[in-house]
This record gives sequence, C-alpha cells and structure tokens, in this order.
Amino acid sequence: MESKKITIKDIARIAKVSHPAVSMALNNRPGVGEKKRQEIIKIAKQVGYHPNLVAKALVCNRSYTLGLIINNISDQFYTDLVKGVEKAADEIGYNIILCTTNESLNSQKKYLDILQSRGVDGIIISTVLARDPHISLLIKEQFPFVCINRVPLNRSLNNKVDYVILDNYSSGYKGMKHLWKLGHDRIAIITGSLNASNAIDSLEGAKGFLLEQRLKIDPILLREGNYSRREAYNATKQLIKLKKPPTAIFAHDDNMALSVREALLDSDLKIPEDIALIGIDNIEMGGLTGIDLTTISQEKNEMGYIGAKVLVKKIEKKAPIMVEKIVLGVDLIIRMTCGYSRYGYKR
Amino acid sequence: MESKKITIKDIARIAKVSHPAVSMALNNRPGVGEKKRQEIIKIAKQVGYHPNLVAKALVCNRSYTLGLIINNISDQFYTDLVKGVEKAADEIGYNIILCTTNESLNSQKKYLDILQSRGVDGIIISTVLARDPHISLLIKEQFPFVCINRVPLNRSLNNKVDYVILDNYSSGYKGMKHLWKLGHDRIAIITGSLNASNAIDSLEGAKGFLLEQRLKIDPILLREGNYSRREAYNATKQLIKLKKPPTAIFAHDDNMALSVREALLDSDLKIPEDIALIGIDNIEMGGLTGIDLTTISQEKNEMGYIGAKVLVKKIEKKAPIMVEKIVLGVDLIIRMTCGYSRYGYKR
DNA sequence: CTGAAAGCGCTTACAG
DNA sequence: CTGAAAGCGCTTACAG
Repeated sequence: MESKKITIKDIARIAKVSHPAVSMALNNRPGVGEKKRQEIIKIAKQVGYHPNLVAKALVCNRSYTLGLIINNISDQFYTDLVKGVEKAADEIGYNIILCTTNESLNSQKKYLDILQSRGVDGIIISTVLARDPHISLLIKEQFPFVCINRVPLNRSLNNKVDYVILDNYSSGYKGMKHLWKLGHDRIAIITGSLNASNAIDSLEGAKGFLLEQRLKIDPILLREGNYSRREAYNATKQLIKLKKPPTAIFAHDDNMALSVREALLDSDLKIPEDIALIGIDNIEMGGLTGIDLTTISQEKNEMGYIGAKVLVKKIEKKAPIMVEKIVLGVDLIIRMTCGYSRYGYKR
Repeated sequence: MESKKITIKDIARIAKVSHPAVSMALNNRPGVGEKKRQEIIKIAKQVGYHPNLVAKALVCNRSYTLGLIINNISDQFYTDLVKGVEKAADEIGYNIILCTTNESLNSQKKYLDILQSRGVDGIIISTVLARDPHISLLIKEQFPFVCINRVPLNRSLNNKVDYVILDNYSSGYKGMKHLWKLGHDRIAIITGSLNASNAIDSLEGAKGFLLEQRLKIDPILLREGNYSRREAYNATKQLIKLKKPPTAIFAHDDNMALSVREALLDSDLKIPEDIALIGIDNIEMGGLTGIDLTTISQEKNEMGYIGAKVLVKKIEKKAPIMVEKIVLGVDLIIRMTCGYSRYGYKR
C-alpha cells in the first residue's frame, strides 16, 4: 500500500506531452508554449508533485546543500554561528547538513568525506587546526569550502583559502589591557586549544600587550583549557592553590569563563573582590544578572552569515577568481567581573 | 582545470572489469572473486574514489539522511535535543539536515516539502502544533516521521503517529505542588504556546494539582509566554504591577524563567525572598551558581536520541508495523529560587 | 515550439 | 563467477 511517488512522467502522461516538456514548464524554461505551461503547472499542483531533488542534483551536479562542520553544539558560541549560517542559507535557498566533530580530527575527516560524497556544493568548516592535514586535499581537489572561526596556519596555504574569522589577536590584546589598566600584574590565562589559530591568536594578543609594557606572563599562570568546561574548572582550582595565585583570570572563551566562575565561587572566592575574571565571545548567558561577565564581544552570527555568503559566491562563480579574507572586529564589553565599575582604571 | 570526479567506471577501466563488478566489490556483495575484489578495493583507494551518494540514493531510494525540524537553535532546550538526535544518527550512519522554523507554520510546511524532495528517509519533527494541518498529509503519503517534544492532538490521528515526548503534565503538576507546599497560594503561570501540546499539558498538570486542592488559578495570573524570552519578560513586568501580585511565578520553560528572573531583578525584587520562581527543562545555564534555578528536569537529549532510533526502526522496517508512543519521566530539581532550602515545606 | 534520445553515477536483475 | 542491459527521476542537447 506504499503510495508511489509522482514523477514528471506521470504528469507528462496526464498532460499528453513528453516528460522533458514537463521539466521545462516546471522550471520556467523556454521550449514549451505558455498555455501548455500553465496546464502542466496546474496538473502538478493537483497531483501533489514533489520534484525529486536527488535526481536533479545528480544531473545538474548541484545539490543546493551546504555542509557545516562545528565542534560542539552545546557551546553557545557554535550555536550562534550555526544560526548565522542558517540565516544565509535560508535566504539563498540552500539547506544545511550539520556535522559535529567534538574536536576529533578523525571525525572531521570522516565528515569531510561524507559531505563530498553526499554532493554538497560546498563546506563551511569552523574546526580547522593550525596544521590541518585535510585542507590541502580540498584545495587540490578544487572542492569549494570556506574556513570560519579558525584557519590553517601553513604558509603554503596562505593565499589559497577563503576565510571569515574574528580578530582574535585584538580579543587577547584588549582583554589583557583592560585587566592591566585595572592594576592587575599577575594575570592567569586559560587558553583554547593551542593547535587552533583562534586560540593561538588570542594568546599572541594577550602576550603582545604585555610585551608593550615590557612584561611577560609567568609560565605557571598559563594553562591550556582546550575550550573545555571541565579543563577550565580544573585549571582554575590549580591556579588558586598556587603559592602566588593570580589576581585575575583571562579565560579565552566565555564558555570556559563560566566554568572558571563556578570554580572560584565553589572555593568561596568573590568576583571581582578576590579575583577578577574576563572572557571572550559575549555569549548571551554571560550577560545574565548575577553573572555579569566582562568579556570581548564577537560577531559570531555575522561570521557564520558572511561565511556562507562567501562560499556560495564561490560556488556560483559570480565573482572573479579571488580569495576572500575577512576579519571581523571585536569590542570590550565591561560588566562586573573585573570590578571596573567600582574602582575605575588605576593606570 | 576542474578535477574530474572519479567514478566506478574509471576504476572498472583500470581494473579491466565491468563497472557493476566494481560496485559489487566495493559494497561487499557476492558476484566477484575475492582476488579481483581486493584488487578493485586497492585501486579505489589509490585513485581517491569517493562514492557518489546522490546517485546511490536515487537508485536505492534511500539516502541515509534524516530531516530534523526545530524551532530555535538559540534555545538550549533545542540544542540538547539536536545533540541527542545527532548522537543517534552518528551511531547508525545517518546524516542530519537541520531546519529551523522559528514557530512559523509556513516555514514548517516549506521545510517538510523540501525535506521530502531532498529524499530524506524520514523526518523528526519537534514543532508540531496541537491542530497541525501538515501531519495528516505525511500520514496519507506514508512518509516516515516521528514527533518529538510535541504531538498533534487531533483525535483522528491518535493511533497513527509515533512519538517521543516528555511527561509535561507531570512537569506542571510537580512544579505547582512544590510551590504550594512552600505555602504559596497566589501563583502566576507563564505558559508556552498554547497551541502546542507540550504547553497545554504543562498547564493541565499545573491546574490538575490545584484542582486536587480545590483551588483554581486566578485568570489574571495566567499568561501565554510562547516560549519567547521577550514575552516572558514583559509578562513578568505586568504581573508584578498587579494590585495583588503573585508570590511565585511558574515559567513553563527555563529559557523563559531566565527572562522572568531578569525582569524581577530589574525591578529590585529578591528571589526567593520577595517572589519565588520555578522553571521547566533543567537547561545547563539554570544551574550556574547565582542563578540556581529550581526547575523540573527533562531528558531532552534522550528524547532526541530515542526519537531518531524509533524513526530509523520504522524506516528500516525491522519492527512489525506498530506505533510507538514513548513518554519520558520528569523530576523536580530543587535549587534556590523557590526558597525551599531556607524554609522547607510549610504544608 | 515540440519530441525522442542520451546521460548523470550508481545498483539490480538477468543472461551466459 | 562474469558481463551487458535496464533503470532510478531528472535535464540537456539535438533533430524535426
């Protein structure tokens, strides 16, 4: 009792025309008279015709589908990114196949292969590592893709990959400057995954500011947090047990900052009285009253949105052959966790 | 300079066999000698063959792709749901096309059509309305789908749709009971979208408990929040301005509860001293120190996971023809926003 | 403007 | 076990 799928051949039979005529009529192409066209469209509606996009994709070699590779849907940073990509995709009539790697390189490779096999027209990848082994293959195969959030750092790929990223260097720089101006000299940093460009850049930015002040970070205050809430929590617990504990912690994303906060509060430390805290990303939850996380705002939505647009431009070859490199600006968002509102800048 | 896609015909030429032989070899089917099989597999690897899943889907009428329709990726409730679906899909080798409707029925219809056209093997839909106009068509067409989170309430569809939902009635009941036992008599409710079964059931549960106590809710304390943060905020502002304001607010999801909290704090009301607050869902952010939202825990992840498994069972027809109706239990999570820890139950 | 043929990259079914 | 044919539902290119 399975209801058979209705195809253009069925419609052709009813309309007494050839099936290519139906195809042309439905796709608004010349090759069929206006009267016939209207008749065919009417019949298609009546019989509830759904075009088979799989067949169409096979013959046109275009699926109007994009792959999106992210790390972790539970991290609001990625949620916002997905939202931006979806908005763009919706506007231009593409659909999204969502793939989550959980920071696994094997998983990334698996999804890259699957997405290509599934005939997506291009891939938006937010999980690339600094020395990513997969990107060069995509380039060699001339498969359309765009990096967002993170870029490969191999020199040889420098002018070959389109990307849309955040100005992570400035995020690190501005966060550090804020803490320094508040009088902090002993600042711990909990970084992202240091094999990823965004984390590397944030750290460089933080160090860059210190360098300008002829300061250096005490290596014991530098912890790799891998964007993991648990690692951030544990790192914080260790940091505050130090003989000379930090007076401030700079977590290189808000997701980790929230865990740092939990760790501090669990240890009965007051923020910012006992220790200051600043994050990066400006995720929505950081702004809740009582959290009031000072942070660096980043245009996550825009990054996804623009990334998708850049990719589709490439796919549709509407632009001349060129590589687009887009860097979105960042801003300091002062809330309560650094104590600025109470003390103001000291220097 | 576009690099041509490698197909089984290319491999066939190299291996000096017919292309169906290659297909059989690569799919581990009988019909080709073991030696040849190994040779073919080796060649495929060497030339970097990616099978064209679009072609495969066309001939097999199976794409190993699932559609997932949600309302709003920014709501952590849906994020968790997506995560569960993804986990199941990953385990069984399916990919997910993600569609977001933002509570728009037109959008839901659009995506339902697109997903079918795209040849997904089935659809997981979490956005169905109580009187949903689209579900009966899916049933008529015998298109595999499963409802999660929400179900249609039309009597005629009663025994025709598979679903995995939460025990929303109990969520409403348990939340109300908790507040009542703490001594509250004037409890406001901010509901979800009352054209959706989950919101209706939660409200029924809350009313159900009151009825047992021979109590009724004052209509002025009942507000439809539509799962929107803004509406919850505004509703709260109105509620506290009432001549007889409520002593407690029961928000029918945590996302709204967080906005209620903002509205209360913005009005300098203390939680729970001035007014108690309870949500539903147990989203991660509600558990942060300083938020400490009392809530009803729900197995959002499990709902997605089981939903996907039920759907695939149906698609693969491994089970006898039957309808699965699964209801997941819920639990009261006592934290700080109702003041239980300070006062204990009064009755 | 109209119709019949060829083909997208696969798999299935059927001769040898 | 092996090979050639047919077909999935479409679109494109080419005769009439």
